Amino acid sequence: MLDPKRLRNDLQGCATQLARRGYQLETETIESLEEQRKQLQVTTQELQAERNTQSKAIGQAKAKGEDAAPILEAVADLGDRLKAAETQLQEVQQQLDAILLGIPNIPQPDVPDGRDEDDNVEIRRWGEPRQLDFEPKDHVDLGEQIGGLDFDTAAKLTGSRFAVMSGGIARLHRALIQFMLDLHTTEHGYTETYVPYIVNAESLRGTGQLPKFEEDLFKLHHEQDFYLIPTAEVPVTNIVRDVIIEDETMPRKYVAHTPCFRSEAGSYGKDTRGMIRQHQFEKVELVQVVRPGDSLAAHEELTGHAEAVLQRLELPYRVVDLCTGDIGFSASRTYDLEVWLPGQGKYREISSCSNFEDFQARRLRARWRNPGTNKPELVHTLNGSGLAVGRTLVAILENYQDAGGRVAIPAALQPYMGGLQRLE
RNA sequence: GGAGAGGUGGCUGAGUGGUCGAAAGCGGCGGUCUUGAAAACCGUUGACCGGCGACGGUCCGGGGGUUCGAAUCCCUCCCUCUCCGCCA
Repeated sequence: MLDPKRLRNDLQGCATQLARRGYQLETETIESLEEQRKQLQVTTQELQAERNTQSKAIGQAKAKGEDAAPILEAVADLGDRLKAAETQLQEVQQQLDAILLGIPNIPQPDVPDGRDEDDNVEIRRWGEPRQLDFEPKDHVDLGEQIGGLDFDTAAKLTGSRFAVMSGGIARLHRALIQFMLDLHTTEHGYTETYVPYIVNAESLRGTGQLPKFEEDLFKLHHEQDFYLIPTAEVPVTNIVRDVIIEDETMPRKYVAHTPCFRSEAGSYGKDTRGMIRQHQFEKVELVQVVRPGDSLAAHEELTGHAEAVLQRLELPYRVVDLCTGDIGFSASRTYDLEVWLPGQGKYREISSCSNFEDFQARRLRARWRNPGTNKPELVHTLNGSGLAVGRTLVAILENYQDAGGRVAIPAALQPYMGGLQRLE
């Protein structure tokens, strides 16, 4: 959520900033609602003040044993008038809130302008795609040859966009998770965290998935509004919801491995082959909660932590600065990490590292007590995949294949595979 | 699943219709004293909204209701704890 004060004081400025990302702010509607809100709030508060003083007077009169009847008569209709004003105020406030919750974050000034992913800007590359003297297979064919990657069985068990893994591939998948968690906890200073895979609506509102993106989520049949998490970002970031964090425990750095569940509504026909786009996938997620002044540096640092995984695995990748038209709803800036996939002959997203500044924190009421002023201030939140495990598995299969369709195990993973050097 | 007890400020905990945003203690902050520290003593100490400000308003788990007036009464939901049953 944007700062309502900023929106009020600089509506046109906000509209201009938001237009960069293709969002049209309904300035007239907001202005008119805001005006109504102000009036109604003043009226309501005046009536409340009157009720308070009169009620106090009644209390005092009764305490002294005086007759309170005249005052009671004077305030007879006050309750009704107050209720009417409160109801109107509430209605206007709700309309205003609904609009406010639907406004995306303002991009940072140096985010490149653009309409869609074609306007994203590559900022660096790491590693060279291997020169192959044979026609590379994609991970589906490799999986079939090695055995242990089975989409047909998954379709029988559930439906499309699921996978069954077994044997060496299943182990490699698990090894990746262990490797990533170990790297981030022992070398990057993150605290390993285990969280629920089911969250309530309030948590999803806090990180920005609700109310706007409900169709992307799996909702449970349950008395309460429960959803499967689309990313660990939701439960992990919500750890600090409604919390005032003491300075000594800042910054907070969490790493969590969870499955992620996405309905992929609206992506029919996209990435239908293989395990690039699944309804269920594993991810190791990095989340940082930092002091408001520190988020730009933290964003670079966190992106570097995600890159370190690819570097250890010796997978060629590039870093892309998402343009204003492509960054997510809650983000002020996002770097995507794209890994080289020989089976597709292109770079594909494997991690997305975002700075949300105070956008999520405001929804979460996540604050930090500034030792300088001793006052609570909104924190800044960030997160990034470190990494998407399924896609990392795909990248290893495709980048480490040989002419015979066998797959070497990256050196960094061999300790996690009992010393095994290749899948065949 | 059955029975019961609770949810109050950073923490413990009092308050069961009227100057209660809320006693007291702890903790925090400032001060006196001290070479310094401790102890003792004194003072101070919640968040949010509107307003340049004076100030006004809201908040005692969430929501709704009764009342001139609710932390206190009623309804409902959520959460925690204890006992029994079941269970990875």
